[in-house]
Amino acid sequence: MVSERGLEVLRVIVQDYVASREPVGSKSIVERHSFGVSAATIRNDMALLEDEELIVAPHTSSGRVPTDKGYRVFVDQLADLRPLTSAQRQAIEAFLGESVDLDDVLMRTVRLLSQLTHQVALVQYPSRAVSRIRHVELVQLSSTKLMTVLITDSGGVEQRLIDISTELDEEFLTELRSRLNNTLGGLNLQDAAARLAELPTQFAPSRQPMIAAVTSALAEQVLANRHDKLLMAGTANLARTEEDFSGSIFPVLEAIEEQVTLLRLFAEMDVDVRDVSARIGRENENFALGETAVLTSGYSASGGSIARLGVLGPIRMDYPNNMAAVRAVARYLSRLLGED
Amino acid sequence: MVSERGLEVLRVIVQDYVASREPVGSKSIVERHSFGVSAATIRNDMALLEDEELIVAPHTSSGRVPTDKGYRVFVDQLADLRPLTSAQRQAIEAFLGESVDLDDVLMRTVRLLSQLTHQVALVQYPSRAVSRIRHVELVQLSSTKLMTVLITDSGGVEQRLIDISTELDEEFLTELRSRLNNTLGGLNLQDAAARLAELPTQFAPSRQPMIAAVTSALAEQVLANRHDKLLMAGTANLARTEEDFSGSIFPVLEAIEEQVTLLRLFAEMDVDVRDVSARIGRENENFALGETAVLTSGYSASGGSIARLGVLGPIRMDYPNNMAAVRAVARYLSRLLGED
DNA sequence: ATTGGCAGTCAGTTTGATCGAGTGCCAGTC
DNA sequence: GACTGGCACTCGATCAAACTGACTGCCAAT
Repeated sequence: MVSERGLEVLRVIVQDYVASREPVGSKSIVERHSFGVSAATIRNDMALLEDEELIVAPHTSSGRVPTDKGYRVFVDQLADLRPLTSAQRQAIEAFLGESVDLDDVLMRTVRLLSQLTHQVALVQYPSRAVSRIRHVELVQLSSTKLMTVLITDSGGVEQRLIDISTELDEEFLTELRSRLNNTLGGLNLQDAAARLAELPTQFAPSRQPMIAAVTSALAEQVLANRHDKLLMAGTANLARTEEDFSGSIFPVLEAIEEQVTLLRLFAEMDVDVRDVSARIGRENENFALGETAVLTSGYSASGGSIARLGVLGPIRMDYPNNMAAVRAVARYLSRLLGED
Repeated sequence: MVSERGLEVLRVIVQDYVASREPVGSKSIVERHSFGVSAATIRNDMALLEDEELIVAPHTSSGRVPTDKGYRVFVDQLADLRPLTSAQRQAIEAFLGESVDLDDVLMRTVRLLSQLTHQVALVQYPSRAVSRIRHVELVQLSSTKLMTVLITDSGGVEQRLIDISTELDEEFLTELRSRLNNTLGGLNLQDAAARLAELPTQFAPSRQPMIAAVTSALAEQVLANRHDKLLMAGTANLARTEEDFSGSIFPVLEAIEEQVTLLRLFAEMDVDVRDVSARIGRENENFALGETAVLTSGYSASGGSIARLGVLGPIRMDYPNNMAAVRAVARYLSRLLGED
């Protein structure tokens, strides 16, 4: 079994390796840290850590490097994250304070997070599932083109174009608009979808194809979940830490550009508003991200819906700092978007 | 002076170098292309091309590589772009055909373009400068938070959050809403801004601070130009062609993530709807993109406004193919968004 | 349980020799 | 005057051999 000191040794191996990217040897450990024992003793501890597969030696005669499992144990031991520096806190306040709308808040958030961590930052849009319809607007773009705009009380706005085969007249449009608003206003999205299905039958048969086109567009909009959208910033940081990826960063960039992958990964992770969860290395193998680590936390937006944010980077990253940053930003964002 | 055959030699040097990334020697030229002269003759031509600084030899005894100037001459000689293959044309049709709104069209466009060229693709949002206000909506999010939504007849939708110091009552909101729509509906954005400035004075003094908050938010929205927004796709392709960048791709990724840089670059380039313009290598030096080439074309959106799209990649890229793709996509997009 | 010492291993670096692609130039040919 | 064949020369790339130094594992001693 690994001793108390053994875990301490693991800790400094992770620390030093993250800082230097050099395999860490027993000698340099006793030099840089005051363990009060000799290098030979550290070697014995390291042999045990290697038995447990927490560290490995890249070649017969070299220092040790943490394994995925080693990072995992290291991270799980980080019970108490040290809080951010006051400068960092101020940066958060200053950066997010003066946002003008949801898109803007999230955009600023993702940029901020990538700056704080020097990694790729990710922010998922909050779900609209629980929000209510505030207003529906129909905008005529041409004689046969119509745009539907859906506004929800949580501040979401979404539009869609539709082609209408028949000519439109302004008068009828006005009627339809007020009819839609009367019917749908205040409903949550589930109920609205149901009502939309009934609507066409209430109009004259000649109008029905057109009404059907409008309502089906709206129904799609209502059901399309914005949850499946995310913002990203700081991809350049991947290039900065390129040496930490075995081949090229190409597969990683490719995987994160394919947002679907990330959304599935997000979906699999714990969503804890209080805490940060981590997936390290091979744990992400199914997502073509076996050489990356992902740190996420949940944040709560209006209506009690919960979405995720986090960072992605090489396995060799500064976990304490990055986890603290993710947690702090998630909390601040919850406060900003939560209930108010 | 460079002879006719000299230019032909330049052409094959660019072609072969782009294909192989190997400096091209006189011998391999006579082997792969039927010039009907000997290698020594080609060498003489190459010496002239070198005098003109169209090619250089990386080291004393190696083949030649095109200079930025060489690529420039090569590109300028590409008078007639060969059209896309029919498979490519079909891909465009299929990909863009079934889009649901402006955001969607542009998103699909940028992805398509990056797939066709295997480079980073860029699409600028069309300007709203000439569009008219279709509808203004005020959405109350909490007792002191309000969202303004601006809908234009070109299909643009934009929202903004504002904090109101005083309590809001629904009744007054309704009045303000209809007042705003009556005043602004149908106006173009310039005129609307002027009207907004007058509006607060028409209300009771007690209301004025709040009205002022709303109108100034709207005025900002009206004047904020969506022209300053662009979409990007295919950044992973930079990693694929990494060897073409002297150091790392980090500075390039950084520069393109800073969209402002690209927008300034776009602004400097010719905006020709018929044709594709190129900036190669050092021509982009001011933008920290001295190791990249940028190909752009203009496309026309509704209301006659013109925006740009294009690709960015290493200088060593397949110009004929990429220029043809940029042109084809720009034309298709013009047709899709143009006048209808 | 810890330590000092020692032999063994192996990646990384340096050195030097060799190889070969490609050039420039020149004298000769059409 | 344009083209060609031939030759000496340059210089990056490649490879093997030798060397260095950082570490480990193990063992006998404390």
